[in-house]
Amino acid sequence: PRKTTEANIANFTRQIKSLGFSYDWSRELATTDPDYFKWTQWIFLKLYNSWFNPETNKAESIDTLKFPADCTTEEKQRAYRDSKRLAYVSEAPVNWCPELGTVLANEEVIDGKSEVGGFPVIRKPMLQWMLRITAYAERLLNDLDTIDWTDSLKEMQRNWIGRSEGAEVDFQIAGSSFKTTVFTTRPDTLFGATYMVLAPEHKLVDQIIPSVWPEGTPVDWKGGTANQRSSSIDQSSIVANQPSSFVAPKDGFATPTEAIKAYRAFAAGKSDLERTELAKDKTGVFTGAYAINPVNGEKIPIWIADYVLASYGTGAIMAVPAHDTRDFEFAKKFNLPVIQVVQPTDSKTDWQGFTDDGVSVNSGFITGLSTPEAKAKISAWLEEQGVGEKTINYKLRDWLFSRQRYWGEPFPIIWKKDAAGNLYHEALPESALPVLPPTLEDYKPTADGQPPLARAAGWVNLPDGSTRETNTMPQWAGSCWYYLRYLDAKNNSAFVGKDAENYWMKSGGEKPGVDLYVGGTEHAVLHLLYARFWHKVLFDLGQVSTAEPFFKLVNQGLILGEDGQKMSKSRGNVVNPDDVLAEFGADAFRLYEMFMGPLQDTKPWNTRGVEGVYRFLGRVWRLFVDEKSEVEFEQAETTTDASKQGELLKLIQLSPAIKDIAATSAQLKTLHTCIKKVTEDLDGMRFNTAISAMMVFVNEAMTWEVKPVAVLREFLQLLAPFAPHLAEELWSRLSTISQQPSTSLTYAAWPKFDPALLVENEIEIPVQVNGKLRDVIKIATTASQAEMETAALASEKIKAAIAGKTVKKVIVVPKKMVNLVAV
RNA sequence: GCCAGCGUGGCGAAAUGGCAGACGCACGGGACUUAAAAUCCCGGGACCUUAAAAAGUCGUGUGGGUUCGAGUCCCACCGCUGGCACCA
Repeated sequence: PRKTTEANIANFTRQIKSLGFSYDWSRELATTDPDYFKWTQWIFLKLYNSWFNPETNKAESIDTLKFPADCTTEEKQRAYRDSKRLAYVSEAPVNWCPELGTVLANEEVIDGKSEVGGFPVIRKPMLQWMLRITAYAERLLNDLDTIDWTDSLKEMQRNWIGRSEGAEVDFQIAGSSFKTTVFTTRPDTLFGATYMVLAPEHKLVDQIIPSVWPEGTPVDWKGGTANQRSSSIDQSSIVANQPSSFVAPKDGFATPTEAIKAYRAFAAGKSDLERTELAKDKTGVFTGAYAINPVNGEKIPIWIADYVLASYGTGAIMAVPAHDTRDFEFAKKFNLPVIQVVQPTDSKTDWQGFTDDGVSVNSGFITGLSTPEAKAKISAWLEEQGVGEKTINYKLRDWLFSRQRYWGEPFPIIWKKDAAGNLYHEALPESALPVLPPTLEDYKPTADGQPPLARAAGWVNLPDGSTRETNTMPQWAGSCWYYLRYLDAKNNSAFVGKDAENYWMKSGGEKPGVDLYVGGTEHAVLHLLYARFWHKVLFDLGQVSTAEPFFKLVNQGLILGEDGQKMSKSRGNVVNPDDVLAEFGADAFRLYEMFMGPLQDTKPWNTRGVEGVYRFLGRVWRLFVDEKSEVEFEQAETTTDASKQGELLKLIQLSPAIKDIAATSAQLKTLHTCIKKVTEDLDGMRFNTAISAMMVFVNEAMTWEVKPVAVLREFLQLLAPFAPHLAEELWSRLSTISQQPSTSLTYAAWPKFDPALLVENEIEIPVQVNGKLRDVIKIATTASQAEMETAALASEKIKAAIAGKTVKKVIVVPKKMVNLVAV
């Protein structure tokens, strides 16, 4: 992997340099370099040694965490700390991708497939490292308002974080001491809850089964006993309506316990992909238990169904089929009662499946209230009664941070055994950094998820009997903070020096952070979310001085293949920059990419378009160079004899039309119009229109018999950011004529435009009759409104257009237009 | 299904509510050339009329609205792109 990476870096570096980009190479870094990832590991230690204090809403050192009274033993205290750390270990079902041989973060799974490669992902319980990004959900959401990103990108992050306000409501389980809590965004519909659904994995299922169906009392599933059976539940339909992959016995299950077991197995075995595909078809089984609705004491049946997710809210819901689409589908399928509790304000709308706000009905003390009022009143009531409270839920999950890869930063963590023989983890000291990976012959992933590093026994086992963590960090770790390292790339004593950090990150004043970050939207909920999270932790710990890493972010559009499709090897529509450069040169390549259209737009590549800008660069060349001497140039281009080539190139003469004389006012106007446009367009990153302005200038300048050198010099400065090679070459040639020093164009100050030179004496303005263009008249710029009106009425065409009509009204926009309203 | 964004010539695209199509590509005609390439000049939304033009009509996804005036603002719909998706 190191060899491949180094070869790739060399190739990219060569390509970037061949394009003539002005990077500061003294700040170059590689996330794979131990001098760099030492600090990645160092930041991990910061995360490991911190906890999120909900009272201060900030990360703090783990040392500030106070132990609860019952944490008396060392083991208990360690376990308590470990449960609060920002980096923690969790044994839970994770996204396992067999093809890649590694686990993946939620953000890396798209439609049940891996983001890289598109391979199937399944759920598998594994011991993995997690980062507590959920603690930052609120700040990650709120601080989006402080940064200058596109709305669509902010919206993607908002959706991913997925904040929703609602209430938690406690339900007592009938005939037992158990209770469970559901989360709902619609507490106002509580009176319409006709059943409850638990996620198949829900803990309560294990508790209520033995309580409702005591061991050793087999019950006929289809019959049940009177108090366990709901007349509204058609047991036979339960069996009949299961999907084919959930095989139920023909006569139903002998006991509900069996049915529940079978259903849980069925739900657990589904891959993410299957879950998505089967999403339309509701499945579930009745547990036999009932819950008591706290608002009216009604007994409602408890079901388990996989449309309720264990990982969101409380893993349990109150189902209100009348006003929730999913509950409605489920209730229809299993013949569960549907009770209306919300009346649409629009009388034409059917209340069945109505999920919007309306007015509460059949709802006791909240009947007649509008939905927001009803929510507020019932929430207050629930809190008063001690059976519920307002809460906020987020869709965001903690970040699965470990991978089963050889090529990743090793965790600075070792495992030890306590007195009872239980394993626990411990951080290595900062002095142990960087933790280097061992050299391995076989670094490939394993089929069972065992990390490749586990093969290096000599590396894993330490003399004191402890063992090293063998998982590695994901590729995001290194990219989470690289922008900070750019500020101080060679610092050996800190991840970034305080002064450097302050100087660069605060240089924007009111716009703190990276001034401008250009990148694709594919990182919306990956890199851009992770980096914000790390940055906020570093901010809380006093390591950086801004709350956000990237102040302004611009998404460049994707360049599609010539066929309008995404470039891909399989389609054979990939454009290799090396080929374009070989044929047209770096300047044409750069110019074309900027000329294609707005930076943010997705647009197809068109080689003909490259030829177009190449031709433009040719025109620029001929604007400066004597056309007769071009013969020499062509010969020089084709000759292979280097010394002869040099001689021929020397013969190329500047155009005799270029003279060191004062420019006419028309020439200055042409130049300054161009300076204004290019300057403003560069600021707004409208490169396409800036280039078109330069084309207009060149088209005009080509017609000049005498070309003042000062005008051409300034034009070259405008061209330089776009086509630096050609601009610099012509700039140095011009120095033979003008008295200006021949220093590099790079150091010349950007030209300023003079508004006084752009003033027009006479302008053409359109004259409309009833909004339709009828004539264009020339008029002095200083003309008054009355003069404009008079001039418009004097036009023969206008006279003809209003003949036989009465002019009712005249609209005059100074320096813009005249419109006559005539009837 | 939900959220966001976008619909302008044959194509990439311009256009603070004020001359729609700048600039470029493709195309047509001409000059130069023995010829071609390169280069230079001219033309160019559609329709109607014409030998040619002028003039005229229509035209920014569709239908409505606001306005003296709409590609631009508002409402509804259609289509495309991106994102999310059983998140209670």
